[in-house]
Amino acid sequence: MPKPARGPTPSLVPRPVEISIRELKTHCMNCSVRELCLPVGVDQDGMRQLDSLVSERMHVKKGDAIYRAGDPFVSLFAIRVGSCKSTVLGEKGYEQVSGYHMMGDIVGLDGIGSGQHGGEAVALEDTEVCVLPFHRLEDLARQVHSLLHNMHRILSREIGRDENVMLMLGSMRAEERLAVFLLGLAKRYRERGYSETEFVLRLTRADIGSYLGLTLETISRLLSRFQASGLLQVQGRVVKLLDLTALKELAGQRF
Amino acid sequence: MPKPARGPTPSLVPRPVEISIRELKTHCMNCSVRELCLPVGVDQDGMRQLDSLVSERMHVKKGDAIYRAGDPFVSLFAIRVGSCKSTVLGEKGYEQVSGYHMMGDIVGLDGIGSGQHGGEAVALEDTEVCVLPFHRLEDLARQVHSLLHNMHRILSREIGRDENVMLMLGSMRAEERLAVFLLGLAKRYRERGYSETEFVLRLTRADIGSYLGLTLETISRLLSRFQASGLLQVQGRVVKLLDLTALKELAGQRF
DNA sequence: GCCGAGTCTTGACATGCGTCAATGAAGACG
DNA sequence: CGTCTTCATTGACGCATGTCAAGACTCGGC
Repeated sequence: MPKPARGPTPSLVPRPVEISIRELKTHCMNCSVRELCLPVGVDQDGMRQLDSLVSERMHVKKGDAIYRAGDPFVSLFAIRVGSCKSTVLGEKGYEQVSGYHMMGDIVGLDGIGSGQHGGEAVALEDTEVCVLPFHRLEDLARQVHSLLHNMHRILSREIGRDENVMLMLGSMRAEERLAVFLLGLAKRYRERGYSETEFVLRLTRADIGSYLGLTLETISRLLSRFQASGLLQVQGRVVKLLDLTALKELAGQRF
Repeated sequence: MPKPARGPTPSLVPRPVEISIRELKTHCMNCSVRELCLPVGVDQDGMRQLDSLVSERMHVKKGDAIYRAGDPFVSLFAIRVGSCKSTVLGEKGYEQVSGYHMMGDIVGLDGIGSGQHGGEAVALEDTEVCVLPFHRLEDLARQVHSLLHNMHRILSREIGRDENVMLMLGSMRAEERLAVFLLGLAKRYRERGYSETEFVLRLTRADIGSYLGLTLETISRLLSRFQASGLLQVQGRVVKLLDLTALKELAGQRF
């Protein structure tokens, strides 16, 4: 599964002198997304142990899969830099985008129960993920209280998110869905310290459509219409939200 | 698995003398759904501890809520007998049925992450649930290996289920959705030892419609049409599936 | 055993979004 | 720098499903 690590794996126990930037960067303790990822609230000692469990960091090229449907479930993956989409597969040939994930998100959660991945995760740009062997993570979590708690929070929040998507797919009309989607992106970019009004859509129109249960043509038309009514500005994949209030209105005050 | 025992449940460990029927029945070890619930694979000792943690068993009347939107999250609930529906709430007044749960299912999972319930669970018939205080459950799970594993399996499977619903809502047409829904019910009844071809829909047409992202009229029409083409027989809420093969065909070989 | 509220069925009609198609813009790659 | 492929836009049209409405059935409660 994982690609072989490129360079020498950084040592886990802090070494006396010389610590390379690379070493610093590849530890949870120094990771820029630690506040959004597994280590939230975990103490230094726990974090060190967590670090020692991250045996490997994978570099995934744009378009490559982090895991594929049917792969045996071994590890979870934490996104360090980059982003990916996850998909579910139905047996009739259906395939649907089930999520868009960015820095700090954990992917692969669907595999725990069944022992194999039910869909795939594909990098949308060059991406780096931490590989978290699940068994060892579970073991560690039994000792580190806060880590177990975080695992449960992450699993449960995924359920909550999925249920909101269900609500969207089941009850909302096309323009509401798109508004919710855009505001959701905005919020997540804000949480990560980026502009909430100006960002790049890493998903194609087709992917967005798939995620929202619509066609790519509908997405395209809606974006044009939103632009025409001054809600936003769109140029290819670059979006600038101009009227958050109106968007929220459309989305049903959801944000 | 066994139909709800009428008479006294046969004890598993032959005990010396007098144990009341009620006592026997209200222990995980003797529960008719233990193979579908939290205790799967948990050893006797673990199960005893699990039992001692179930401080309370709630009797919920038809139409009453097990928990409501906004309730602080304290416990999970395991359904012992009966069934319920769960709903998600959107802020624009949207409400959608997000699940149908029967014996052995655990409900309330959405609350773990946020600390409060995002929707409600309403009993569809007189129902009995085991109350599982989550903090104590987490504590116990840290000691009982298999229990932690089950918790994770249950959480992950919920994610998988939700993703399949997303797939359904996003990609399938009305008749496919209904076929998938009916076959899903059939499978779950079979797993619980009931007939997979003949059962009672505990959900109203409106609830089914809400769950499937359709209107109650569409559900009604589809059921009539399925009946007309000999796929099933329907009389109010009693359904008899006549042609599983054809239904599976419709559902895309999903079962 | 009857009444009333909730549930279900069926029809007629409206419409939002999908489908098909043609063209244009933008990245990727040598 | 140009060519190829993927991605995006826009229009015309049709259909699946929603909406509205009227009436029938069912079941719990008195």
